[in-house]
Amino acid sequence: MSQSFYVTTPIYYVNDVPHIGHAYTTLACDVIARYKRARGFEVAFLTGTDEHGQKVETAAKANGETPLELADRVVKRFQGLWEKLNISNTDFIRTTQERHKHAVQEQFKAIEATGDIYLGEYEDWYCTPCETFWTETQLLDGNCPDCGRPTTKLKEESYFFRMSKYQDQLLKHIEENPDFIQPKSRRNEILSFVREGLRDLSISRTSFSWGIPVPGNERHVIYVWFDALHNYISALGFPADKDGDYATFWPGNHIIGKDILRFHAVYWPTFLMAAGLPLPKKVFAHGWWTVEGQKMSKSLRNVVEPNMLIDKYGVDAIRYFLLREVPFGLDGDFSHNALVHRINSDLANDLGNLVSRSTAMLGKYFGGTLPAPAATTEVDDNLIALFKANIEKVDGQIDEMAFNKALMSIWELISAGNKYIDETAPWALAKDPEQQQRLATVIYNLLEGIRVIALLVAPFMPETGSKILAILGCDPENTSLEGQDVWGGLKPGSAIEKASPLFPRIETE
RNA sequence: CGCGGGAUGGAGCAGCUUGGUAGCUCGUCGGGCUCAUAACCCGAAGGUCGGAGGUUCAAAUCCUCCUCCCGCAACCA
Repeated sequence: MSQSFYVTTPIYYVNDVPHIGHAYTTLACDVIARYKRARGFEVAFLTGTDEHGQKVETAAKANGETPLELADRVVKRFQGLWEKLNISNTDFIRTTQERHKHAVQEQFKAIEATGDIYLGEYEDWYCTPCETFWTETQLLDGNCPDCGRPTTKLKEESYFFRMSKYQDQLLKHIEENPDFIQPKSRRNEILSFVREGLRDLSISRTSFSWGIPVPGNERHVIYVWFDALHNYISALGFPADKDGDYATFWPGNHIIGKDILRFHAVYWPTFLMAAGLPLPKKVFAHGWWTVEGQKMSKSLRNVVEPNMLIDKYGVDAIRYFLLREVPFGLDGDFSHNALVHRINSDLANDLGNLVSRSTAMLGKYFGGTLPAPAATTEVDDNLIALFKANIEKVDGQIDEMAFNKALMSIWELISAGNKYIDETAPWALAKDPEQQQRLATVIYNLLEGIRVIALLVAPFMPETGSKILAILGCDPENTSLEGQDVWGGLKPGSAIEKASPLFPRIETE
């Protein structure tokens, strides 16, 4: 029986155009999902869309369509992008789906039955033109922080979740599970936030209607986060089919942007506690991208459109860049120069060129037929040992979601391959008929190393991984690491042609 | 004094927990090779570690104070 692994993206709000940030989160999940599959895990990988809420309702009205029509339209954009990015999600949930609505209402009822949801009054500052409530601290000189107009104190009937009750329990859980919230800096933020005290949370609204109705009181719709967060289990069939995917995959791992950490590290766990369900294994909050040193914003018109990037540079180059450039968890900058530099030096010069020169030598010295290796020497043994060591490193780094470190470990192997060529100087061996055996060994090791590199690179760059395997005469569909990450997988006698450049250099003026 | 994190060669970072000749990537400069996508390999220059004081035989690493930057304080990955 294989082990299971569950990873999720947040569900993206449909009142938004997919940008580089959405792509980043989803990509990270995809890499870990592909890697775990390659390691033999049974993987569930969920993404989806959050389609309720006032903003959607308002935007739809402005467009002269129903909220669902708007959602249907925007969902296609997300799904189209994921396809283009080679995302291997196993499910796609929409909060407007019946399975989700049912789960949310059942959860609401279950928690209400324990007494942890109660009807009360919500009192805050209301901006009439914006139809939005603000807390005291959000106001700017008593005015609406959005439009600057005056606000009035208003009361609204609301259901509350007794979040305060779970403060100590949550604190204890975070303290006892150092890996629960990552990275550490974010964990500290949440710890201090929880220590300052949790208030009960308003979890219903009466000011708009585009949402899931509160069971038994249709005047209220359920607050977007109580609604949205439950997607992680509603997609697994909870509560209708508790013995199916839910039993197999929950608890899972959430990868999110740092802006929504609190909802995932505080609200969501306390909801689960109230319902008596297990907490997520891990919540990892990654950083944000700036663009050419500037904050990404609609007004600056610098929102990076992933579709365009993929068309221009290729999907694997973008996948590589996003995960290599910046440590996962920290903020980073997306710049054209940095992207081109990564493509040229890492992908074209290091990886692509290694494949070119190695396959070229096989063609030149052995007519394209892979020779059998003879006895190894110290250089060979060192190379093989480094592969073994770094394969292990990558495994740990993926578990830590240190994608950039994992890529560095893989690139150490690529560099080692290039250095190996320099040290063994096959062109010199080729001139000496006495050295045929030695030359055969060197060429074999080189190509064998490339085979392993292809497997390691495949979760990050699926197309490239398969392409290299195809060049080597291996099954391009089989990127499993289990049993294949050991030295000696290539069969002598295979026909391997000189590869055309995997990543053409991008010439800049 | 709200809480927390930073300040290290041109850029981006590691080291500081367990004090003892300052390290990595990129860039720059020089050399080597010729199998390869003018790619690859090797070497060098460049910092005394934000500032002041203290502890110590010895501090980037520990303590005190100061300056500056950043994150969090209820809904845009």
